[in-house]
Amino acid sequence: MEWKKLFPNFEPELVELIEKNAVQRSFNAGDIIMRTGQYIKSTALVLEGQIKIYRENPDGGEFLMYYLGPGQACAVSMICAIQSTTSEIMAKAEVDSEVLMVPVQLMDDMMNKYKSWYQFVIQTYRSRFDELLSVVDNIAFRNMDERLEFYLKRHAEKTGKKTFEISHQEIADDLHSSREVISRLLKKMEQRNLVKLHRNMIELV
Amino acid sequence: MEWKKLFPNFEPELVELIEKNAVQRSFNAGDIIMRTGQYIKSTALVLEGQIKIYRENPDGGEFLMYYLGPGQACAVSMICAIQSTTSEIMAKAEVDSEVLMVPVQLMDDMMNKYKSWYQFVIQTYRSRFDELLSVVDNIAFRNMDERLEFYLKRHAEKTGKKTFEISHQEIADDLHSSREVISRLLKKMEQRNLVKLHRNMIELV
DNA sequence: AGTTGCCGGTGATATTGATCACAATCCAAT
DNA sequence: ATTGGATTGTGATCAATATCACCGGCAACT
Repeated sequence: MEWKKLFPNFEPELVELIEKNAVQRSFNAGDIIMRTGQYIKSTALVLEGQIKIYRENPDGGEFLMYYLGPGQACAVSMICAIQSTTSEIMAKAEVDSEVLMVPVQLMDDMMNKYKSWYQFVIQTYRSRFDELLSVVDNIAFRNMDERLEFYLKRHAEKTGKKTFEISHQEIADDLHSSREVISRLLKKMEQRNLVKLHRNMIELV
Repeated sequence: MEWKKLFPNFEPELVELIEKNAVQRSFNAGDIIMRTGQYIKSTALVLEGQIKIYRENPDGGEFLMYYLGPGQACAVSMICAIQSTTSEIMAKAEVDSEVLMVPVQLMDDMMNKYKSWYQFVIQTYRSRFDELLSVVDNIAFRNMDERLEFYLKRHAEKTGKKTFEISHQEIADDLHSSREVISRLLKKMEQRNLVKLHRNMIELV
């Protein structure tokens, strides 16, 4: 697996350090990669697949914040890692995925020695922060119909596919809404010719 | 002004660099310190007062995300600064405030040379990220009554005061709600003996 | 073929919050 | 003292969403 191509700016020395110490792990679609409250022992670099990052409600329910794709990393685990605390988020594999787990003990050292790593961390922070701001926009200012459209469009962008194999219930869970609401809104979108609905599958047009 | 005491970990050299290049600015209560879309030319270190950080809705309305107090800094301006872009947020002085403006040109250099600065940036990122996560919690999972209680408690924590000079309209704006809703919820809180209401002033009990 | 468990559709109702309309009160400026 | 603006209270209504109840369809397993 030529993972270096996903992180083209890493210096050879850094690449070597990571190769010596990191472990590659495979996850199946639906696997939980990290749980809320879990102690963080490595920073995850995504090599293949898609990871969904959720915020969980203590009294049940979850809320999808953003995706991580190949070449991206979990900002939360970098931040927490450096300060050795536990996870504030939950990460779930959306499809079969490959992830490189870098032990947190290396973080400080990598940060100090490798400019490319420091820049990668900064860039990761910035991207995730921006995405969080856009999440705030959506739930603070938008109604469910707009949020649903955003959700579907984002998914299409992330996967590059126009079909989406998912049940209405799962969408409702991701958006912290209810199945009936999502079904009705999807039906309206179908009437506006934005989607075609099938069993367990939505087709964007 | 002994600003160094607010940032006790900064090395003497770093302190000197900042003193040579930064400009201290005063803002009056209500002043806008940074607007959405504005080009960022300095990173703000808060010396005195309280700054409110908002997300703005293009079609009108704003949403309070968090506060910055003495010893804190604007994460967004650090992130944007390094990548030379424009502001995604709006910052408003809640009370008369003093702010140290550090030119963004120095960021890269400070980051590379001074471990204390690098640690400060990391810590700032982490704190703001956590606060954003808690913002997401509130709007995704909580009703307005709980959000209002959180809002009042947080304000009491930040200022250390049990009285809060503010109109219902301003609270509604901060929470992106409407005045009537806030008035009614406050009245309910008064009946539960959580607050006492006065004109332009709320007293926590 | 029958059972069982998701999946989606639909009507009815409840709740939350937004909006509108209007009154009462307080305060500051003239 | 009077006016005008901001502040607060309150009822009525509306819109968005959640919840409940129920049904029919589809697919997998036996």
